[in-house]
Amino acid sequence: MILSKSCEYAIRATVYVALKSRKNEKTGIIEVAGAIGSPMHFTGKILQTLVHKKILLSAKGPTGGFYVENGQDLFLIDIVRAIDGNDLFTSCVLGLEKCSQTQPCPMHEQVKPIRDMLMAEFSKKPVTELVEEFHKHKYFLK
Amino acid sequence: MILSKSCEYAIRATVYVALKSRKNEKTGIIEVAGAIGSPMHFTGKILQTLVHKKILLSAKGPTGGFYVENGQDLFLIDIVRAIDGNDLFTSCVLGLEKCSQTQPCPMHEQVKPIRDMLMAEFSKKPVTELVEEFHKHKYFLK
DNA sequence: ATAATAAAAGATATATTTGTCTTTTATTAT
DNA sequence: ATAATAAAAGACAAATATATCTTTTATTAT
Repeated sequence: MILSKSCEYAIRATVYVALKSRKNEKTGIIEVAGAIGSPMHFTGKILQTLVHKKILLSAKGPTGGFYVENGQDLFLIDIVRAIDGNDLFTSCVLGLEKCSQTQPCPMHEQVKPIRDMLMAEFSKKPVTELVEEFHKHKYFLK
Repeated sequence: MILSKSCEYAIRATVYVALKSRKNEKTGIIEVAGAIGSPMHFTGKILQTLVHKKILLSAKGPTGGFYVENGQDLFLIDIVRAIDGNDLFTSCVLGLEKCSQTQPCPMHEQVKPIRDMLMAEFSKKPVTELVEEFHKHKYFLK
């Protein structure tokens, strides 16, 4: 697995929330979980985390729900870092504590460019683009 | 994490076993765990699995231990598949069940070439090369 | 044959991730 | 003010991954 299940849910949930936000609608846990096919309460926890990490905004009470600031540029890398941290892009592929550029593990040189590319792809992918592609190509979220 | 901890141990353990095999020596659980800095009993389980999957050979009793057939060409991908399976290279990065070439998820096109490259690197890396590099460059296994 | 050795196997324990349920808090509309 | 709504928070449960310990089985050397 490249991303944790939590992180997969987080990305899909954020895209759905952004989707609704573009129509100036807030959306709730039940709706999000239904839309992306994830366990409801668990999704609630993840959304909560995303709010803490400033990826999403939320409002309590009637007319409340989750939403994104429509102007902000939000990239997939932000969500990945918020949920899984940065380890995917930095920690040694063979699990060696002291692996580094100066003291590389046997796979370091082979893997570094690949994970850099992965980071680049997540970094240059705005959530808005996923939203647009969702509409254009009938992408699905579950 | 790209690979599970078990898989990291498995690769490092296999390299160490191959290292000893080149000197026609068998090695035991305690020695392997010491050499790669892994929990002993857990390492035993992993070595056991590697034997089942024909990655390693083993012999019981005095003078016994783990070893590799010196002629066989064994690649890192074989170890990865034996322990973690093939999901790393195939399962959808956003966790969508039906994601495929014909019905791709929003990240499919971006991620596919990257994971193909990763698979290629593991596929073309023989364990013997890690052994040689270990000797040449003073690579470490823990 | 016997004792010693080392892997195999099985049972159990701990940690982490994933998932569920209940209670509390804040907000809105009436 | 009150009731309804929805997120926040906390406690709990299940599943999986990681780790440990004990017993069994096969092999070797004596």
